[in-house]
Amino acid sequence: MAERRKSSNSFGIILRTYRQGNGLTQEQLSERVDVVRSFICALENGKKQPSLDMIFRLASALEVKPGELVDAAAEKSAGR
Amino acid sequence: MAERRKSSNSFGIILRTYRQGNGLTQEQLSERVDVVRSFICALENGKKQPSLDMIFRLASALEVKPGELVDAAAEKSAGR
DNA sequence: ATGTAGACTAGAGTCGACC
DNA sequence: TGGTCGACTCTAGTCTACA
Repeated sequence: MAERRKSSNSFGIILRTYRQGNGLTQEQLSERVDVVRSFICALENGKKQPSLDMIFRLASALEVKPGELVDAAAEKSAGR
Repeated sequence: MAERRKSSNSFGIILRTYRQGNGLTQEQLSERVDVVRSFICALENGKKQPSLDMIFRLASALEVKPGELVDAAAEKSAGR
């Protein structure tokens, strides 16, 4: 261990960007996605990583294709 | 509830398709992705769902963009 | 409106074995 | 080669509450 998961949070940044782009608060998003608000917060701040299911629900709530979220996160972490 | 896992496995089908498209066995893929083979098997058969991290690693091993895997799975489950 | 934290349950992912 | 099983660990995701 000691290997702290850096996991370079890129998804969280993307998530926040899209959420704000939709003019939603964390609470509003959490209702649409049907998760607790504190979890959205944890995702955005890179404390947790989403599962596939969560990605689908988030994308749906943000009205984008799930692949768009994923690729945006991938490209961001790629240093792009 | 009684609503046991439906999770309609679409990702697993996509994964298998892409893996075979690359002419890889489950074992070869598991080595590239650095997971145990039994887990690849579980993913393909819808026993488990992948995390975001896993999606990235699988996409990388299959030489496609992660969003491609995700969207392919999403469209399949959409019944489209 | 957001961040964090503790305590909890479900499921991701490991490892090895057997069919 | 691929599928499954059991027992294990770690973390996604819940809920509540406080700054």
